[in-house]
Amino acid sequence: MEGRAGSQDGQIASPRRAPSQQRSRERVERMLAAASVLIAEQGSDAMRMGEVAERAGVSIGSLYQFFPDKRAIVWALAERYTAESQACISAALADVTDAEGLRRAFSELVDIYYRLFLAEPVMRDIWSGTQADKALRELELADSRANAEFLTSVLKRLRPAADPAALETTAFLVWQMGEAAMRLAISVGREEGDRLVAAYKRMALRELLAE
Amino acid sequence: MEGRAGSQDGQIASPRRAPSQQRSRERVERMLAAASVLIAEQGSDAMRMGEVAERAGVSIGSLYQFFPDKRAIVWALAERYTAESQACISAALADVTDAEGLRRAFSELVDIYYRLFLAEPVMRDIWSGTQADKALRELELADSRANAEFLTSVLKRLRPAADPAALETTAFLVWQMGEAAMRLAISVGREEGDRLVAAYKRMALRELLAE
DNA sequence: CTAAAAATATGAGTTATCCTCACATTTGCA
DNA sequence: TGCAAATGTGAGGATAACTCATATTTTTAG
Repeated sequence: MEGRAGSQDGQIASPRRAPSQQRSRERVERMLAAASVLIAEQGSDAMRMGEVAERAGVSIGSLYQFFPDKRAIVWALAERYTAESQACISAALADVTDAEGLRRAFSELVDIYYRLFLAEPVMRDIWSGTQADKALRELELADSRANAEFLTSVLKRLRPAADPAALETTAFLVWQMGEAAMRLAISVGREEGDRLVAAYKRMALRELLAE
Repeated sequence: MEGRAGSQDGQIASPRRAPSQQRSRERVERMLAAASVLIAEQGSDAMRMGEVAERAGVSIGSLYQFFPDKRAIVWALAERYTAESQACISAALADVTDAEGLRRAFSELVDIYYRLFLAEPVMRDIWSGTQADKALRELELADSRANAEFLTSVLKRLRPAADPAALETTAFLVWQMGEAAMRLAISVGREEGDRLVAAYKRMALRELLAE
């Protein structure tokens, strides 16, 4: 699908060159901001590198000075979202000590995530396209594992007698199911989406609090 | 990402012209077979229209005689898989009358699906890329709804007192979670994948047989 | 059987887009 | 001040999807 020889291998695509001067750091910010706007408007697939450059007020060459390819831009934005959300999740689950606390915290977390997905077209687009891009898929997987770990530690606290490996699997699965439920919920109508999210919440909590 | 102006609108992309003669029907089959091989080898994204034509022994022009664009080829293959699997699912759930029967049938269904995903690189690739392509996403959604309906009718039989709308939501969600679980399971190692599928099975059955 | 019409086949050429690269400019620093 | 490193530029190379004018085969009508 690329114009050039396909760099299909899904490498992490680190910046070709890290911006070290003030000037270039500002320009990179402008590039990301421009990409963000364009993704929100038309989706990352329809985003054109030329447009990103134009909107950021830089040349195409500058774009490629800091991003090895188009996917790297999307990846950079995705990484920011994950970093932000991980902090939020960690905080929400940190001081859960009993079943009722988990129920409350988890329920709230799901709501926050759902609202975020509904409100942020960029996030929505990126995580929708996740499956097509290997690097993004891996980022999401790593993010999901990290988030699941917060859940795991809560579960270990609540059910010290249970098999830790089983709890890890449960937490990871529940978390991934949550992300899938979000994607589903935003791709159907608002009303059905709400119902699906509510159903997921019940299902997940039933599993997390089982036994 | 396309070479040409992006036809991003996700229309259903029906054949530009349905093959009406024996000759052309055979050629279309060859095109699909060639595409199937190439997708299995390198993924649908890396599949080149020129290669498909060459491998099928037809010209590029002929390819576009019957498929309006590249996505239409993938879509045609996807449609076949869904038609096949729907028949299988319908049969497996048709004569479930009690909880134990549902447990058995559902468990077997999940195993079959999982094996299918593991064994069929084409299916794997297509459903992985599903999120990126609107037409495919819609096909999968429709397929999922249809399959969920089989589950719904079983649930209505088993729990006649329950709210039908709630059962529908549950069935749809459980089914979609299943597809997500499969995608997850095949993207991690075999061992972890097995554990995740088993965990999903438990979680889904707990939900389906609740109350 | 024949001729017109419809369906099918072809592939060189058009177009759109990603990305490179040789060269220009600015900044940090001894 | 002068040199090296970092940064900036945009015309052009490369690729792959898709078109279209034209040729061939099959079907159909008289």
